[in-house]
Amino acid sequence: MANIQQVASLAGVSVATVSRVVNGQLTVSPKTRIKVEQAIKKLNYEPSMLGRNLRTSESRILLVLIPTISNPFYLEIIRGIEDIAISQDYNILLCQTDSNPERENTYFNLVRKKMADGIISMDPAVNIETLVSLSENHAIIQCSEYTIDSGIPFVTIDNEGASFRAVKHLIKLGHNKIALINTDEKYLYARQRQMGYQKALEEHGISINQDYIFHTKQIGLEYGQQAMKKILNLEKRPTAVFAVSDLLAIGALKEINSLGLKVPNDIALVGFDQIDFSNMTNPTLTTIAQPMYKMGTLAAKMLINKIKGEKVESIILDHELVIREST
Amino acid sequence: MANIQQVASLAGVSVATVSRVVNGQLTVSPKTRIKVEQAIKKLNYEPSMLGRNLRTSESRILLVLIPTISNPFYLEIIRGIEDIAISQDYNILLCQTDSNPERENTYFNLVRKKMADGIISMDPAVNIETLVSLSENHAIIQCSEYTIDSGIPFVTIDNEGASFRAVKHLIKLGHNKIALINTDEKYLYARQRQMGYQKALEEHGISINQDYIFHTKQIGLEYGQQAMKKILNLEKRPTAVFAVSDLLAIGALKEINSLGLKVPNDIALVGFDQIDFSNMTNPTLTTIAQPMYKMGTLAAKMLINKIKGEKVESIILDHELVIREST
DNA sequence: AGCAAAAATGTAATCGATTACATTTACATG
DNA sequence: CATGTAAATGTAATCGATTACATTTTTGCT
Repeated sequence: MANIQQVASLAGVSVATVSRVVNGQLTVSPKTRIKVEQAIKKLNYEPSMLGRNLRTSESRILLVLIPTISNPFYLEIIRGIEDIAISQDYNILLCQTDSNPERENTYFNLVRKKMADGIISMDPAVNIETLVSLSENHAIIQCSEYTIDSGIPFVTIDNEGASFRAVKHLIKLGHNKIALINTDEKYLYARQRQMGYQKALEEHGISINQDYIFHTKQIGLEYGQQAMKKILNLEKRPTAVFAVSDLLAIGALKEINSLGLKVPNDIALVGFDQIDFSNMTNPTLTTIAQPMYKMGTLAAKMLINKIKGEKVESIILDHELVIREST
Repeated sequence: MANIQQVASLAGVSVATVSRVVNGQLTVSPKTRIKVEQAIKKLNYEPSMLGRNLRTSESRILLVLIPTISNPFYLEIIRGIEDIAISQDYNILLCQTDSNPERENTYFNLVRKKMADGIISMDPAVNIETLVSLSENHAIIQCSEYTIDSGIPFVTIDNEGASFRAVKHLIKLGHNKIALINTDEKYLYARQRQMGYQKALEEHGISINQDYIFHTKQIGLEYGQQAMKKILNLEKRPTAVFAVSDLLAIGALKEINSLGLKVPNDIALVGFDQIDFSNMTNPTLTTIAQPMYKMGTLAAKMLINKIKGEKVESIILDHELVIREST
């Protein structure tokens, strides 16, 4: 592995000139440029990012914090982040925290130790105090899950509005016994989606039955299944279920199907996120679509601007209700 | 952000001593150790990996090349890689090539430019010539998809044997019109799985019908659906289908279901990979289970050993046939 | 040709750590 | 108390680039 010195001496120029050629600066005469390029080719020289990174005090790496990669909701967001990152010569370090504070801290350390230039956090379970204090010295953006008045810019959707719309859709179909499969209320999105659910019911004069509201520990197929099991055991069985995630809804659907009940005739079902699989179930799932790819690109752009020291505004994106066979 | 010099001068020692304290070397007297630790705390010092990385000529980053993150098959493998990597102070850069050679080259450049210490390639579509030539100067492991006689160590399963077993299972159930949904034969795993399919048929005196063999461009739900559409239009409709990926099988199942046919009575179905969703479908999917997590941990260990300059042997892991409702 | 301005190139400091080697300090022993 | 050895600490080179500033070369013009 050749270094810049060797290229310089082979080409008979100084390291500064080699550096200029490598970085495409125009103040190099065509003759020397060619000499240098030949030397580079001959030595198979590749500039080391290690040297450059130390000198420029940047790592060109972005941290992306997600709870788990196994929720397909994140896939398109990540794709969006990645496309922008690569186009601007950044790379992304995908970090699954698995709601493990220790693991989270390992990742935070990367930014403290300058191994990463900034963070996009999508983890609802993130330690927000640490995140805020990190944000004093480092570029940080929240994506999807956010924190009000934290000073950390975010990009998200109107969770309450989306949820309101989903439940209203069920009400319009004639349902008034509507269950909610929610996650832990310590997460903002969970509270917001529950608020949307409640507002929709209230607006139509349906009283809120606490027995119809279920909380899962996490998002996952099996959690949806378990929650549905409980719902089906209720005395006054609901005729519709709104799950705050497609994964929960698909788990719920599994449970309904395996008991021989029919969706939507016996029970209607609405999910959230429009993951690919939501269109493969039998029946296909009515769900809320979020502009995931766009969310990712925006988050990445915001982060890169923040790294550059620019001011960054938070963004709330539109959502859409996708009506399919399950309602 | 303090650096090591500032810590040294505040503690009244040399940078060497600070470095020793930071790296936990034992040749520092308790008194000075305490002085240094106090200075570190007071200045909120975090050692910069940029400096260290340049000095030690390593990035402590491992590249993980996958075709796309949207196949859940990779999830557990990645988890395995990640766990080992983190335990050894490495981080992983997850790279989706999307079968895009340009993107792939961007990632290869990271290792050329010393931004990454090694590569675990799981991409069947990887440019193997480039990979082999890179492997002369860099640590590389192939995982799942591999290349015979390339000199690149790999960890994988016996694809032909697994496929053989899956098809034999169908034959034992009485099927003799068995279709195969395969991917492009340019991939080794595709050829191996097809070979297993053919051998199983031959062993039972069932002649191979080329009309029953379908090739999809990629792995994906919609590709499985399309292939199944063709299968259902065959004159002599098969009574069983073996898909070389659960994603393909789930897509196929969707198509079967939406035509009102019943699995397994009208058509039996076997997948490959045992992804989580394969247990959520109606009916649940018979499939081949690979030890994905283990595969990931092994790949990571092999790569790290390779980086250290040790000799590394390839590994072939066991698989399992998981019989569920679809057969 | 002579000269000022512009263009090209070079010199050397710098980023922040690690570490071989040199030097100093502490301690035990006769 | 002198001395040898071990322990602790310091000095300074080094990793491989970038870049401000200095210097040299080229260009254009009279």
